[in-house]
Parts: sequence; structure tokens; C-alpha cells
Amino acid sequence: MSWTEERIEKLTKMWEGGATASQIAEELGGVSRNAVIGKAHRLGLKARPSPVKAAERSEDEAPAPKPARAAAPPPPPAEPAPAPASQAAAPSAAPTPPPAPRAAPVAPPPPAAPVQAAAPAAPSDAPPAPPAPRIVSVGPGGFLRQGPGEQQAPIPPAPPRRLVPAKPSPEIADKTSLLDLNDRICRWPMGHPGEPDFHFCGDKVNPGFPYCVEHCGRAYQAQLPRGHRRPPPPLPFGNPRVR
DNA sequence: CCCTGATTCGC
DNA sequence: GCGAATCAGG
Repeated sequence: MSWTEERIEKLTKMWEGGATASQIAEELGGVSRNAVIGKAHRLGLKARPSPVKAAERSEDEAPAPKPARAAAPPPPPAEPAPAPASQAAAPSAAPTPPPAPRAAPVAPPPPAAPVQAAAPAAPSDAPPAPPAPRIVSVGPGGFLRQGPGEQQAPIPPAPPRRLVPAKPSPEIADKTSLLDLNDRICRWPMGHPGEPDFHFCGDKVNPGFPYCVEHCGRAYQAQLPRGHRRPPPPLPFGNPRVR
């Protein structure tokens, strides 16, 4: 297998989207996890939380390491999302760490567009979820925090993977692509990276945040007291593991 | 052991 | 440039 333009593109998108090297390798097929990592490095797109390098730190750095990941800003999909540290930390209840998926990989936010983009073969999985998220509090900029796990349909079951590889860009033409991202538009991912209709929200952001007001409400959820939390939403990228 | 990503190094 | 082997943390 050679690194064709398409394969490189897919690798790049998935890598930046937070997929693990294994997932990417599996997705691409014909290459090993190592090959993916090697290629990613050669492409110059490393810089991702590595279990090894994460702990690697000179002795001088007074770290205060613990809150590092926990207090980190919510699920940044791609590219470093500016942390709303200043404003966010001020109010009594700081924006809570988003549903931390697992430990190691920094998983992007639960994509799951509320509105299914044209999903032709999509059978109506009629999510019973009624649109009445319990508002817990109001965040800076006016976005409404919801209770954890109380977003509308928590996660529309990673929509059936579409097996349409070649589909240049008929319907995605006016959608917000990775290349269209800038500081002013919402970078909330819609759909799954690598799929033909994957795109980003594209609305105007809630000033000071990487997402629009609506998605801020999803990204920054109010923290509930321990004890009655809901299980974290599943990871993006559909069904990574196939064992 | 399983998983990660990083690095090395022969090809 | 490529990727298996190796390393090292979680």
C-alpha cells in the first residue's frame, strides 16, 4: 500500500479529529499502526497527548500537573481551541471537564449532530429524546448549560457507516470543512471524520469560545454532585473496536 | 497483559 | 520515505 493523496488526507483528518493510530490504521487498511504514526510524524502532524511524552517533563517546570487534563477545556475537535480560562474560571461553577471518555486519548466531543444530515438509508431510529433539556445554569455569553448526559439524544448511535468512498463533494460543497475553520466560527464537528458529509457547525462562535452558543451549552456542562452522574457519552468515530 | 504514541534505524 | 522494532507511560 502506498500513501496516496486520499489516504494521506484521511489520515490527517482522523488524526486531527482525535482518532487513535490503531483506529486510523484499521480504517485505512493495509497499514499498521506504526505506519500511521510514522507517516503522521513525517507529515508533521504529531503533537497529541502521548502517554509517554505527557509525563515527560523537565524537573524545573513547576507543574501542578493534576488539573492538567481534568481542568482542561472541553473537547477540542481539531486544532487547539483557545481555553476560555479567564472568564470561565471566574464564576462560581467553573466549566466542568467535559465527559471524559477514557483516560489516554483525548477524545473529541460527541459529534452527533442533532439534525441528521441527509441520511438517505437512515431508518428512523426515532430517538425518544424529547427536546426539553433541563437547563442547569447560564454560562458566559448566554449559553445554557445542560445537565450532564441530558443533551437531547445523548448519542444517536454512531450512524451507520457509509461505505461510499468516492463521493467528491456534491452535498458537502457548502458545508464547513476543516479548511474553513477560523476563530469566528463554531468548530463543533457534525458527523464523523472520514465520512463524506463530515463537516463543522460553522455558526458564529460565542465570543471567547471555540463554539457557538448552542454548542457551548453542550461542551460546557454544569457539574453535578458526585453520586448521581450519568455515564459519559460514547466516543466518536462510531465503532472503533471491532472485537 | 492490554492499550497508547514516540523514536530509532535498516531498508 | 517507509514501517517494523523497540521504547516507555497508563
